[in-house]
Amino acid sequence: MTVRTRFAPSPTGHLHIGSVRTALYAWLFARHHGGEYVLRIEDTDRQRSTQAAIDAILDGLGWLGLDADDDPVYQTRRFERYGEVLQQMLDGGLAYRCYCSREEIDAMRAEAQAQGLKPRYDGRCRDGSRVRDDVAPVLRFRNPLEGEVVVDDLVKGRVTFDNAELDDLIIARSDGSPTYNFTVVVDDSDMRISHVIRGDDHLNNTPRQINLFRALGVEPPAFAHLPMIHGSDDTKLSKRHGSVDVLEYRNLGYLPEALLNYLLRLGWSHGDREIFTLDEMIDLFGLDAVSRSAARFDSAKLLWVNHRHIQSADADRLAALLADRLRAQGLDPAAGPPLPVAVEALRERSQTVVEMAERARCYFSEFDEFDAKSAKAHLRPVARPALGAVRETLAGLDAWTEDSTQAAVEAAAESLDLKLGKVAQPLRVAVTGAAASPGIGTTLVLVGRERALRRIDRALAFIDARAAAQQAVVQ
RNA sequence: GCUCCCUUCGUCUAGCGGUCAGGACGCGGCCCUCUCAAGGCUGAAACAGGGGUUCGAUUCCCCUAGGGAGCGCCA
Repeated sequence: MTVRTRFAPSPTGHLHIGSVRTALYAWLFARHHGGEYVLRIEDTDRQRSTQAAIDAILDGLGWLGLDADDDPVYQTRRFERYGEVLQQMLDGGLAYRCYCSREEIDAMRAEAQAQGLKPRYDGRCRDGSRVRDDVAPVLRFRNPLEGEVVVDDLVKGRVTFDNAELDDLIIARSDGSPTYNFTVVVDDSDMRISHVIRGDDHLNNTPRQINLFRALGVEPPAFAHLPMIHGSDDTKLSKRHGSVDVLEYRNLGYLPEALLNYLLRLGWSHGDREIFTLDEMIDLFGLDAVSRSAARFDSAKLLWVNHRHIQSADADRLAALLADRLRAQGLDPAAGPPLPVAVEALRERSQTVVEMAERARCYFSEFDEFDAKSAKAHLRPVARPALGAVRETLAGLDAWTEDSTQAAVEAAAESLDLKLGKVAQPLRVAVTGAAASPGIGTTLVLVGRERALRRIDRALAFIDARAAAQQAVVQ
């Protein structure tokens, strides 16, 4: 059997992080089995569906690289087909017109509730004896009255439902438009979907859909219901737990493969492994290792996974991303060291590309003033001789490389009989404005010779000014 | 209320009858060290509760509790 999976979002907002995991599993399953993965836009709710939401879905999936093997199927373009099947079901006695008013249905439900039963339609129009011409009827599916439906779910295992628990669901509204459970079945059938992989909030819909498939004479696909993702407080994952919009993660400086890696591990495992490349994900993924319980979204771990992927990502690719970030901050990517060089120096200490850009700031533009705390700790009069000495040795350098500058700083320290930190720290604050940066040699190369010497002079002047001010206070 | 699903460290999870219950994130300590990171070592931290089955249950079964989902002319 050819594996064919689908992702079927309804375009009513942004692309939710939880939906992305569902899409990822469906995509990985198809890729793993050399099958196909397709997209279906469930836009039958005209009130809430928007083009902007469709664009956000396409944009998000594109960014993540979850490519489909066919053009997206839009449900709104398939009404003719739905009408055809509806008519066929009516003709074949598989469905019937229901003339109950909403008030009647409400009363029915209330009564069932009162009896301690599940609110459901009682099938009073089933025999066709209640035809009226003053109300537009809905179409209901003639669900089997007895027996049970067994779902051999690939994640949850065997789940059994009594047909007696199911009522005759509406498959077409009074205006003739088809409803969800019906369109899903027609589409999955027409699209020849072999495996329906979706959130477990749909598990309860599955027996109805299976009945519908059978009524239509179609062998139902296999089902795999994935547990949901909850927020850190066990409630539904929402904005309070960080963003739920995937595109926001792009803005935050996450790598798509890192987000995918994190989402994959959230509900699936392969022994003790945490980090996977895209190829490894495809190679190793299987529904059998999907966990059955809901997971909580943990942004701290996502950060760590992203950090790991930043360590192994291609430098040129990161350089391009860094350039974008720099420009977004109003900086000129050409106004500093070569970007791949900056990337190599900063990737180790950056959890996101945004953080990398922040750390890179001082290599691409001037800083307004020295970080107060850093200056207070390191730009003190006692540091003046060290800073002056290291300026001398640096200025006399023929080549401005990591090794040569590093050696120069060490030489200066040695000549004054100081520990390296006594020279490197004031120097670091002088050339970067703050007390944290890559190794001093690397930092000096990143800043560049002219800029470094100029900044050291500025720091020297800063120390002198401070000394003078203190002097004035004393007198 | 009814139906269905779920339950191992704070979090993600390994475990598929016999383990000192393992790993990872986060947190603490130590080491390394020019800072920040990274890295290495290390510590605290879990089988929801109760019954069975079994020589033996985290593992299989039942019940309870807790959590989640569904019960729309939404999807």
